[in-house]
Amino acid sequence: MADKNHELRDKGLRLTPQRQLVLEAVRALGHATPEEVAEKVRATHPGINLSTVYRNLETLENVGLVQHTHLGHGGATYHAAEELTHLHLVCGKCGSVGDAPIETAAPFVNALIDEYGFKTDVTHFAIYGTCADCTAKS
Amino acid sequence: MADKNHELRDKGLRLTPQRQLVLEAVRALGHATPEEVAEKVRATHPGINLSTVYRNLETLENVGLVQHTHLGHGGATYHAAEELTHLHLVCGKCGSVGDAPIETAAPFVNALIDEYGFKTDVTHFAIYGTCADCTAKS
DNA sequence: ATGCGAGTTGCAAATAATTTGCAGGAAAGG
DNA sequence: CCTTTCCTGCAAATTATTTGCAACTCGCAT
Repeated sequence: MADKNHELRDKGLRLTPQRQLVLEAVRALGHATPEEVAEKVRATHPGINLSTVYRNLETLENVGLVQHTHLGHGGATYHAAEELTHLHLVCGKCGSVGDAPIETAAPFVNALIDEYGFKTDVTHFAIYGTCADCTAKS
Repeated sequence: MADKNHELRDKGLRLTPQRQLVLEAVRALGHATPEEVAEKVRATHPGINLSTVYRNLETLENVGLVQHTHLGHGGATYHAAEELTHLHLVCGKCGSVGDAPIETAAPFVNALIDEYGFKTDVTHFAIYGTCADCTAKS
């Protein structure tokens, strides 16, 4: 536990409270916009600046600890790298974000490689559609 | 040809030069950001205002003549509704946008319906990855 | 322990992208 | 031709994100 900080140090980054908090927030939230990360961080460190959150998300992404995907409109959302093992199913009606194992897309991904030589990263963008609940309601 | 304007009138929209030009631009461009549409329109109607483009894209989307998808970062890109019969393969390296028939995703889409009840609209978001060219170069 | 230098932070201002309020202008129908 | 309603242009307002810069502090080397 005492050494866990080294995951940042090992990447050549300084260990600042803000940076740790941003990383922890991303991990705790699963996926979140920069704003949401900031809000989460403020729970324990009220003074943190939004720019710092943006900068740290970028930095953490550069060293591979987090990644961003495009879930909804406008904004990107961030994930801890370890969490990127599932697809994001975004419902256009209710806005919920569901998960599905990445293997579900395997046949599709393989077809794109075979036919177009296109190597898909299915986690980077959301899969958009209508969730079961909203389908039932309509 | 003389009646083709009715495609707008029939939707309950007025037939303004700006609106026609926006629709034509979207069709001509295949897929484009609001900025790109505006640029295209300005070729024949220099005075058009960006807000007008935004508003018309929205209006045209409401009546189902165009649709938007999320191809790259930030911005949405618009397509003519008729064109939405393919997937968008966005290359993260070179930024190129390739197409693939929608059927390629059929097994994947079916799996999501069967297992999660999630009805996918595969055209709304891009499929992100690395294209054949960039794979070859690296 | 102490100090130095580079990486970081906070803050405010700058950008970029999109939206909105409003007054004048122009379609469609009578 | 006239009226009503919708649409457009323009400017200002928003929202999201980035950047310049001075102050600060982390981590290494004394």
